[in-house]
Amino acid sequence: MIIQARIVAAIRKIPRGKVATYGGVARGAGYPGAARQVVGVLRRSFGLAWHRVLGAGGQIKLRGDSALEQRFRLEAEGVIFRGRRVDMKRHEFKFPPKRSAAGRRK
DNA sequence: ACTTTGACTTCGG
DNA sequence: TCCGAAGCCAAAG
Repeated sequence: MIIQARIVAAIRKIPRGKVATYGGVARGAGYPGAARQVVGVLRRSFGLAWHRVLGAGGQIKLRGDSALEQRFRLEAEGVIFRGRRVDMKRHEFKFPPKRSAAGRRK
Protein backbone atom coordinates (compact mmCIF):
# COMPACT_ATOMS: atom_id res chain seq x y z
CA MET A 1 0.00 0.00 0.00
CA ILE A 2 1.44 3.28 -0.93
CA ILE A 3 1.41 6.12 1.46
CA GLN A 4 -0.85 8.39 -0.51
CA ALA A 5 -3.61 5.84 -0.66
CA ARG A 6 -3.47 5.25 3.07
CA ILE A 7 -3.48 8.93 3.81
CA VAL A 8 -6.45 9.48 1.53
CA ALA A 9 -8.23 6.56 3.16
CA ALA A 10 -7.56 7.98 6.59
CA ILE A 11 -8.89 11.39 5.66
CA ARG A 12 -11.99 9.82 4.21
CA LYS A 13 -12.71 8.22 7.57
CA ILE A 14 -13.01 11.53 9.33
CA PRO A 15 -16.72 11.92 9.99
CA ARG A 16 -18.59 15.14 9.43
CA GLY A 17 -18.34 17.44 12.41
CA LYS A 18 -14.98 16.04 13.42
CA VAL A 19 -11.44 17.07 12.65
CA ALA A 20 -7.97 15.61 12.78
CA THR A 21 -4.44 16.95 12.80
CA TYR A 22 -1.87 16.36 10.09
CA GLY A 23 0.14 14.25 12.45
CA GLY A 24 -2.97 12.44 13.54
CA VAL A 25 -3.88 11.56 10.00
CA ALA A 26 -0.34 10.40 9.37
CA ARG A 27 -0.43 8.13 12.40
CA GLY A 28 -3.87 6.92 11.47
CA ALA A 29 -2.53 6.04 8.06
CA GLY A 30 0.28 4.08 9.63
CA TYR A 31 3.03 6.61 9.01
CA PRO A 32 3.79 8.48 12.22
CA GLY A 33 5.84 11.52 11.46
CA ALA A 34 4.64 11.79 7.91
CA ALA A 35 2.57 14.89 8.51
CA ARG A 36 4.18 16.57 5.55
CA GLN A 37 3.03 13.83 3.26
CA VAL A 38 -0.47 14.52 4.44
CA VAL A 39 0.04 18.08 3.37
CA GLY A 40 1.28 16.92 0.01
CA VAL A 41 -1.74 14.74 -0.54
CA LEU A 42 -4.14 17.46 0.48
CA ARG A 43 -2.57 19.97 -1.85
CA ARG A 44 -2.33 17.68 -4.82
CA SER A 45 -5.67 16.02 -4.49
CA PHE A 46 -9.20 17.16 -4.97
CA GLY A 47 -12.35 15.76 -3.51
CA LEU A 48 -10.87 15.26 -0.08
CA ALA A 49 -12.21 16.68 3.16
CA TRP A 50 -9.20 18.98 3.40
CA HIS A 51 -11.06 21.34 5.70
CA ARG A 52 -11.20 18.69 8.41
CA VAL A 53 -7.43 18.57 8.71
CA LEU A 54 -5.80 21.00 11.09
CA GLY A 55 -2.39 21.60 12.56
CA ALA A 56 -1.31 20.51 16.03
CA GLY A 57 -3.51 21.90 18.75
CA GLY A 58 -6.41 22.31 16.37
CA GLN A 59 -4.95 25.35 14.71
CA ILE A 60 -5.65 26.20 11.10
CA LYS A 61 -2.35 26.30 9.26
CA LEU A 62 -3.65 27.80 6.09
CA ARG A 63 -3.23 31.43 5.14
CA GLY A 64 -5.40 33.88 3.41
CA ASP A 65 -8.87 33.03 2.24
CA SER A 66 -8.33 29.32 2.47
CA ALA A 67 -8.09 29.66 6.21
CA LEU A 68 -11.32 31.57 6.35
CA GLU A 69 -13.04 29.10 4.11
CA GLN A 70 -11.81 26.19 6.17
CA ARG A 71 -13.09 27.76 9.33
CA PHE A 72 -16.36 28.56 7.65
CA ARG A 73 -16.85 25.00 6.45
CA LEU A 74 -16.00 23.52 9.82
CA GLU A 75 -18.36 25.78 11.66
CA ALA A 76 -20.99 24.78 9.15
CA GLU A 77 -20.44 21.19 10.23
CA GLY A 78 -20.88 22.08 13.85
CA VAL A 79 -17.24 22.39 14.85
CA ILE A 80 -16.71 24.95 17.57
CA PHE A 81 -13.78 27.34 17.39
CA ARG A 82 -12.14 28.86 20.40
CA GLY A 83 -10.29 31.87 19.15
CA ARG A 84 -8.10 30.67 16.36
CA ARG A 85 -8.27 27.05 17.38
CA VAL A 86 -10.79 24.30 17.16
CA ASP A 87 -12.08 22.80 20.35
CA MET A 88 -10.13 19.59 20.00
CA LYS A 89 -11.52 18.09 23.18
CA ARG A 90 -14.84 17.82 21.45
CA HIS A 91 -13.95 17.42 17.82
CA GLU A 92 -10.71 15.58 17.51
CA PHE A 93 -11.31 12.40 15.57
CA LYS A 94 -9.53 9.33 16.89
CA PHE A 95 -8.44 7.03 14.14
CA PRO A 96 -9.11 3.38 14.66
CA PRO A 97 -6.16 1.42 16.02
CA LYS A 98 -4.01 0.25 13.18
CA ARG A 99 -3.93 -3.44 13.46
CA SER A 100 -5.95 -5.04 16.13
CA ALA A 101 -7.38 -8.47 16.33
CA ALA A 102 -10.78 -7.20 15.37
CA GLY A 103 -11.72 -5.73 12.09
CA ARG A 104 -8.83 -6.18 9.74
CA ARG A 105 -8.53 -7.34 6.37
CA LYS A 106 -5.18 -7.71 5.06
C1' DA B 1 20.46 10.35 -8.61
C1' DC B 2 20.27 14.80 -6.11
C1' DT B 3 17.87 18.89 -4.46
C1' DT B 4 13.85 21.29 -3.26
C1' DT B 5 9.39 21.71 -1.36
C1' DG B 6 5.49 21.35 1.78
C1' DA B 7 -1.31 23.57 4.81
C1' DC B 8 3.82 19.71 10.05
C1' DT B 9 5.45 18.49 15.08
C1' DT B 10 7.88 18.92 19.15
C1' DC B 11 11.00 20.96 22.29
C1' DG B 12 13.62 24.58 24.58
C1' DG B 13 14.27 29.42 25.79
C1' DT C 1 2.46 33.05 24.40
C1' DC C 2 5.80 33.59 20.75
C1' DC C 3 10.10 32.26 18.08
C1' DG C 4 13.73 29.37 16.21
C1' DA C 5 15.89 24.97 15.37
C1' DA C 6 15.80 20.22 14.45
C1' DG C 7 13.37 16.07 12.94
C1' DC C 8 10.53 14.02 9.79
C1' DC C 9 9.10 11.62 4.85
C1' DA C 10 7.79 11.18 0.12
C1' DA C 11 6.76 13.31 -4.32
C1' DA C 12 8.16 16.47 -7.98
C1' DG C 13 11.59 18.85 -10.75
